[in-house]
Amino acid sequence: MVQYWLIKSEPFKYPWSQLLNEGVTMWEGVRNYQARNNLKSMKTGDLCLFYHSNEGKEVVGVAKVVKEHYPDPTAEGDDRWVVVDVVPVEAVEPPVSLAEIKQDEQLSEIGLIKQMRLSVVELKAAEFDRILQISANKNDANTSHS
DNA sequence: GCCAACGTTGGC
DNA sequence: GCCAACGTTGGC
Repeated sequence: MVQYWLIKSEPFKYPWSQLLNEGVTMWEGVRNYQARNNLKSMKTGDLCLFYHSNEGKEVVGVAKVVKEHYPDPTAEGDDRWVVVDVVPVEAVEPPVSLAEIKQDEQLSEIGLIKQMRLSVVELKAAEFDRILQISANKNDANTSHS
């Protein structure tokens, strides 16, 4: 069963564009137990919305888990922390902003809002689909003006 | 830049 | 084991 997640990155630290350039990245630096536990639950093939926090505050892409958790080499001997490897799947274009997510009644229970500071959040399949649909709807609105 | 939310640390 | 102090995240 494919699971869905939302992973946050500050755009000046690791933007979506860099993931596109590099093709694959190690999702490192998580130092929160709950986020860590989510990383450990990720399976190969799980899909992640890529969210820009702070500057941006919007979902900008979809990534896929290609390697399940292994020790975080940046943790300097602290074996509590793990990473996963992800690759880009597709851009979310136009992006879906936090404001739009907050407005959407179908997303009122989303972990992103309920636990604002958690950097790796589990999503329901319906929530994942809904966010992509909001983006697609915006494309329709742009192309269908008469 | 401020501050609310919340996780972590350390004294007792 | 409680809880006050402190640090960090991230929206505004």
